[in-house]
Amino acid sequence: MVKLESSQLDRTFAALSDPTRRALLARLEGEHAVSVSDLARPFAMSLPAVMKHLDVLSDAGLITRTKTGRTVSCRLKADPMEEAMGWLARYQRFWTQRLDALEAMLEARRKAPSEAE
Amino acid sequence: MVKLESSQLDRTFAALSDPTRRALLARLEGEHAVSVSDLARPFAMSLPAVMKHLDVLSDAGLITRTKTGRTVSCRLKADPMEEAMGWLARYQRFWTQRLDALEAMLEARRKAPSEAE
DNA sequence: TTCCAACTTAACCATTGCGTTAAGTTACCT
DNA sequence: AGGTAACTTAACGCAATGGTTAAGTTGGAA
Repeated sequence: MVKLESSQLDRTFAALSDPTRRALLARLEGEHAVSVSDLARPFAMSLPAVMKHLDVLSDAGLITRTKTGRTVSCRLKADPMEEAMGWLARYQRFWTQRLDALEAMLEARRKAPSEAE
Repeated sequence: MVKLESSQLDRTFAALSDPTRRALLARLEGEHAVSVSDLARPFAMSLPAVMKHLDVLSDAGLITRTKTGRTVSCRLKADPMEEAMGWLARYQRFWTQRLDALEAMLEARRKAPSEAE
């Protein structure tokens, strides 16, 4: 019972499920290109541990790594997130409808100061 | 080295990383309330296996289960996805420059309701 | 050429994840 | 009361995840 392949969506969501990896992505969002050591420095874990996280992010296509000399530059490649967001978008009505309803209620309340509360 | 807690975002993304669970959510998106057996029927896996997936979805707050008699009704509770989508939205500029891209995407999706995964 | 810095790889370990089968509950129907 | 349907729980197997330490490689500086 071996898992041979997992879809892009699987890998994207799985990659995003770890806070360390989300922090790495957040860092790369602000800084465009960061070396592996610089990425690892803020974390209270070993360099190999961070490397594994970077591997996961690479496999999910969320970062690219380019080696120049002995340092490796990582940069964000957010494209797979688009698919993830597209998947989520389908469910948006389940919370926006509620927000719309709330907004409408507030609006009504504002116009007709009420007996409620 | 014990994992004490995981954030809501962790649990949401982890729950979404499995195709079976995404299919379950997709089913619940269309059907509002479905019994455990009905949910399990289409899948080529045992009922306990599906139950575990439902447990994960419950823990992530993505479904609720209410027992009436001997049957358990599951229904979608998409709220946690809002946070996930909010997290992803930050990276949107990396795949498109247009500010209303999401809206366009949603519009397209609304017009062409798509296949479940 | 020698040394150190920046990774990388390997080996290991504990926990979690995802499936199984088998047995146990509980509620409805005759 | 007995049987079956609808879960639920338990016990297991195996792969993947997320961390460790230790050793290996390779490029730049002295």
